[in-house]
Amino acid sequence: MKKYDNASFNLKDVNKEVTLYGWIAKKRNLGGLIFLDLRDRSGIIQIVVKPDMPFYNENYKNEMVLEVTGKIVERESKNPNLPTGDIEVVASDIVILNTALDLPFEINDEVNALEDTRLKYRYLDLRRSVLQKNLMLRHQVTLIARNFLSSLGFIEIETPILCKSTPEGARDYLVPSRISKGKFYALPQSPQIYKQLLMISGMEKYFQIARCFRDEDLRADRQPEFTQIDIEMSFANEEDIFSIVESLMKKIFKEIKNIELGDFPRLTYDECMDRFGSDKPDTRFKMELCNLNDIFHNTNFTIFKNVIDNKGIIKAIVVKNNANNFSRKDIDRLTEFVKIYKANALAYLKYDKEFTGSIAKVISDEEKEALIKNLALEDNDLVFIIADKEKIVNSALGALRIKLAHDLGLIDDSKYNFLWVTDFPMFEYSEEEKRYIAAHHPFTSPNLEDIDKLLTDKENCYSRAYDLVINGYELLSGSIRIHDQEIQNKVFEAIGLSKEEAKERFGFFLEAFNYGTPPHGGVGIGLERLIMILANTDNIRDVVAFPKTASATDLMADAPNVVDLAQLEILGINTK
RNA sequence: GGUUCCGUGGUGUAGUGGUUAUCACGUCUGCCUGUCACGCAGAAGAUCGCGGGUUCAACUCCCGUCGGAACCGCCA
Repeated sequence: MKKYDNASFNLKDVNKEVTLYGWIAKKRNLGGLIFLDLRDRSGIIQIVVKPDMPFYNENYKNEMVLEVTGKIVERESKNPNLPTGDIEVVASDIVILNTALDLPFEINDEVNALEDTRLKYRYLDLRRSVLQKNLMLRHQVTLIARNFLSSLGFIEIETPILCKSTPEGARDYLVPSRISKGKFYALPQSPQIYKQLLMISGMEKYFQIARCFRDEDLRADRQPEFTQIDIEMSFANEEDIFSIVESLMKKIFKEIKNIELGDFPRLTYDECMDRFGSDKPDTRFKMELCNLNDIFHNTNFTIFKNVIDNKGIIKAIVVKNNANNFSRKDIDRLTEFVKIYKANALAYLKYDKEFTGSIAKVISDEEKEALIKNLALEDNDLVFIIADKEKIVNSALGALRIKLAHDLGLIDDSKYNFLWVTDFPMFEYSEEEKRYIAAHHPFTSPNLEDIDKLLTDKENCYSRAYDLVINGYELLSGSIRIHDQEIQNKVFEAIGLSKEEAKERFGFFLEAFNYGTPPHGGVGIGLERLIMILANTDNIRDVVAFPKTASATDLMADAPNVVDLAQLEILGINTK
């Protein structure tokens, strides 16, 4: 067995006889002397091959696998850039365990190959220490979570991967049943129903490092299969759950980053949208959105007037002390940028004693005074204004806020800003389905004071759902669940799910409710996003061993693929 | 479903209508006993993703297609 980590040696180990294993990361043949960098997952150690050794004339190639026996000695010339730079191993024996073809790309930490090439040879890409470190980090975090939750009395329980399809929410991945031809299992979007059933079972505190599947389009931070640290507990309210999650995060950040996290601030969803235009705001910088409806409620500027008359909204963000850095061309580009979010236009004002900019001539002196006062404008400030439907203003200006902060370098990378977002709306209107749907999921408890409004005033119903946001990422989602059949039925009614449909989809679950369901709630923590934050990457594929591309394919294994007709026949599937 | 960008030796790139298709790394050969981005000298290696079109002429322009990336929609 391999006994040593190659990078674990230093001057204290001089004169030790060791047998090391690893891959040739680099060969330097000086003619009468060969240096080999022997890499294992811990790092690199230099091997010296002297010309009088019988194995000197071997044709050493990069990525060959070696067994090297030799003595650790102090180097004649040291390399301060290497942890093992003070020492080297003088080889007394080298066994070539395996050789390697020329590689499709070089293995080093400066990423040179494009991602599709790297994904095709993922096993080689995973030889890079950055990716190895990310996987080890992931291991550490799940281990901390397991130990922590276990120490608090949470039991890890596995729930099924072959589930019943419940087409509320994300699209399911479906698996055909061979035995019940024409029928399908669904892979779980989350273990939601099972973990709630475990609460009904009396398990009290459950967790699972759970693989989840969603057949939706991907993003830089989304994979079709991903992992949640899934937690559920009975007899708990929001404070209990927040407290456990905060302790877990504090423990993880302390052990991984040696960072003491402070208090976790909280905002309601409405306040969050109002101030940041987003339900997952990056709070590492200010530049908050400011509502200008009051200033312009009597305006003569027709565009703004029309927006207000049509129940729209006018909001601004202020870029401090930067007006002179934005050319007309820059602002045109930003106008194009907000159009992605359906905003029709981006108005701007530069302030320097007086106003210039796109709407400077069409707004009144009173309005200008009010802007200076409300936005606390100082010389060289730049104001961006979007007037449109509320949803559009928030998403466009919220996105612009993030973009400007990135472009202007306003974000302190060393910060980890957590934020609880609470009191989410209970329902949202689906344009596609022309009905209200559950904003979180249909088992989320409404706020107690909103129960009477469930059927009559859906717009103003709020729920006991919460998210934990970090640096602009939604790290987890959770809620206190409904444990009362009557309220559950009301919620189904509110989202237009008839008794029959509800019974068809969730019958077993609803039935279970009748046998003594404790109050309960929980969260699902997005493990990949947490690791991304800790590993300081914005690409989810950097923290997944074998990720899929943006079109949900595996370039290495070539999945999904066409299968034999015979296989389909067994399943009773006709692809025509 | 939509928008934008990308595709050139093994890898990463330069190349905006006529080039011997650029450079670096890697590979191969020779030389080299203290390198660590080793050095020096030389060599091989590219149907410019694929198909069609425009043109006297296409890596370059146009259309389609395939693959990749980011984003919008979507993601209870």
